[in-house]
Amino acid sequence: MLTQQVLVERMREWAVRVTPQRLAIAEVILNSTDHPTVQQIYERVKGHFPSMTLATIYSTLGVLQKSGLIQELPFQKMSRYEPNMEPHVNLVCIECENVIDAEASHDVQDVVLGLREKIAGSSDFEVAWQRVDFYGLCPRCAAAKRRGELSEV
Amino acid sequence: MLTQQVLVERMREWAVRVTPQRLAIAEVILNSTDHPTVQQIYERVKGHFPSMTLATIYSTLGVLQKSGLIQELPFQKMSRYEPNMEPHVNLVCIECENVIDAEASHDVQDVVLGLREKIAGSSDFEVAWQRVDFYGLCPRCAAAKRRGELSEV
DNA sequence: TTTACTGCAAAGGGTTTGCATGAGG
DNA sequence: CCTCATGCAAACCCTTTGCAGTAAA
Repeated sequence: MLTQQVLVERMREWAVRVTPQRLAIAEVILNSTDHPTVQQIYERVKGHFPSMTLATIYSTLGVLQKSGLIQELPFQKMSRYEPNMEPHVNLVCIECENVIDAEASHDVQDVVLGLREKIAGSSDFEVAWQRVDFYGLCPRCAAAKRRGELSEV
Repeated sequence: MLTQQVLVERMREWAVRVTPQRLAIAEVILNSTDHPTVQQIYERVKGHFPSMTLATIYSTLGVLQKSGLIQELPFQKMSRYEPNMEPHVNLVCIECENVIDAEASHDVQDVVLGLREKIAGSSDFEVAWQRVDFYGLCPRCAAAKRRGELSEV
């Protein structure tokens, strides 16, 4: 969780203006753990800025992404936004479509970093960031499926 | 690279009809290594089926995905399609937007599989498949950037 | 013969863009 | 003050859907 001060500094580095709207949007994302969609961000900010439109959200998301503060995660229907720039694993439930970070162990982080170094060592590809998604059933949906409550695919 | 016979068997398992169009589309993807977009698949098939439309491509892609033969990789602008269902790493160039598989070493595959087991062991999440993307500059674009040919971002 | 696929056209919807107004530096 | 951001509306374009004709089994 980033303080507002750090936020302002990072935005100033990119020569972008620090507006109340941008701060509100940034705080919503950076304090989230559910990888919100644009719509969800919109709903969470609307309380403070009733006149804000999606165009402002999209614009701000672009700024935050270029600043390296967040990562866009495109999915089939729409994008979600990831505030956790550390190497980690996302668990994507293919049933309820929730997305959470896998239990943050240093192990996992080290493994992903190790993968990066392995790739860097065996090719000339310069890795800047990564996205690791595991798709499957969350505990809740897996249990429901066992009980036959879900459509069998 | 899958033989046509295996392809037919897999499709029959899903009780879908094996049409010449589907076979052509499947062969294009399964023999590709550049993670083609729908447009690229369309262009590569059009020679054999001039009357084919994108609707048929999309329909077939859905069938192949449900059959577990390919994986859709959503990106910001559009999706690409991945014929390699083994655990591996995709290298995504943020400059030229090419996507290639990282050098296929058993090491990398084992590491990704190890990650899966680690996640499975520490949570009740049932992993079905995964997507591992490393974003950065491919050797060609990295060199161009060093020569100052690319816009400094 | 029956069922499902192809091809065509139109609709859908997340995201982007253009522009006038308004606010940050 | 000047430049850039916001908000509104319209455009964009990838993708999905509906339907009539056609081909697989």
